[in-house]
Amino acid sequence: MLTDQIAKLIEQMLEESGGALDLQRNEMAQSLGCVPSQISYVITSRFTPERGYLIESRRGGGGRIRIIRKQMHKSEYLMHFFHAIGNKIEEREALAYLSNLADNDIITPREAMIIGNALSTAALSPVTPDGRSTLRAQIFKHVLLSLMQ
Amino acid sequence: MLTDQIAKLIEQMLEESGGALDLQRNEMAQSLGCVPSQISYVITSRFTPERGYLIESRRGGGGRIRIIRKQMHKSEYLMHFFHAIGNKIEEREALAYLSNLADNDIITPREAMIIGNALSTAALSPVTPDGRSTLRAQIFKHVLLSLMQ
DNA sequence: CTTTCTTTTGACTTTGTTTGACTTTGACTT
DNA sequence: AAGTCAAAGTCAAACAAAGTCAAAAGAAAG
Repeated sequence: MLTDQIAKLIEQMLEESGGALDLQRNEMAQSLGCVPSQISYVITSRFTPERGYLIESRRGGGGRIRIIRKQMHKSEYLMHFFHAIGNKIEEREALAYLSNLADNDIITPREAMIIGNALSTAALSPVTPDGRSTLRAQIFKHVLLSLMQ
Repeated sequence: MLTDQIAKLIEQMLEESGGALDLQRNEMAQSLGCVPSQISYVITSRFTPERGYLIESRRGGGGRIRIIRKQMHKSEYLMHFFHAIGNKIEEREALAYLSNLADNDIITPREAMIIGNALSTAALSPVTPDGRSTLRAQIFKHVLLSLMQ
């Protein structure tokens, strides 16, 4: 059944993206050889709030549909980053992670900015360059943990 | 999407300029390879008063568009804490400051939580107890600065 | 084999974006 | 002061998505 295929595909994409993804309805419909409203149907019938999903969308040129797996799974997404950090991280990389988190609505842009500043080389300047990336990783991980609850 | 690119660019410029910037519509349009009215569109659809922006402009030769991020009166308040911190601060004291900031709606409770975790002894554990309070003060001040703009 | 529920399809609507022609305004020349 | 030119403003048309809804088709249940 088409619906199941599409649902499976979306779930897989959610898995890969760690719980939040953007898709384009027309594009997806085309690549699956179905009518666009089929995608809408799958989303409204399977990815409902009751099942723990959150849908946002925007129409018009360059529109998109954003699917976010909520609650339990939000922490999965954070955990993904938690592991990716390792025990050292550079400022640039940390900033990239933060904008990813903000893009996926796990944190607000302002929160990303705050955390980015807390992790900045300037803020951590009292520490030797060597210890800095370790410290940055440590702080970052603590912040992510605090966001998981 | 073009609109998003332009909005992002303007936000970035605002960030760099500290909340107020002048731009030239034609010039910007040219450098982005779009039509000038596209810039107008972005400004009227995204940088509205409701979202906290103020627009002024002038036509004619050497014209410009000025975008100002309405800034609240909060920077004085932040500055107060900035000075209060000094160059060392203990965790307990930092948490008190944070709840004060949250109570006065300068930051959200969640932001207070995030910052509190970034400043926690646990997060700063790689540093010796002595250096820790200095580092904590440093990070805290950087975060406050980032909130002032 | 009929009724009911789910899926599939497509026509139509709504929202958001892009473009360009035309208008208004301001600064600078003459 | 009048004229010219280089901006920005306005507005509507064309375009590009996603949303809605109902009818047709298919599956499942009885």
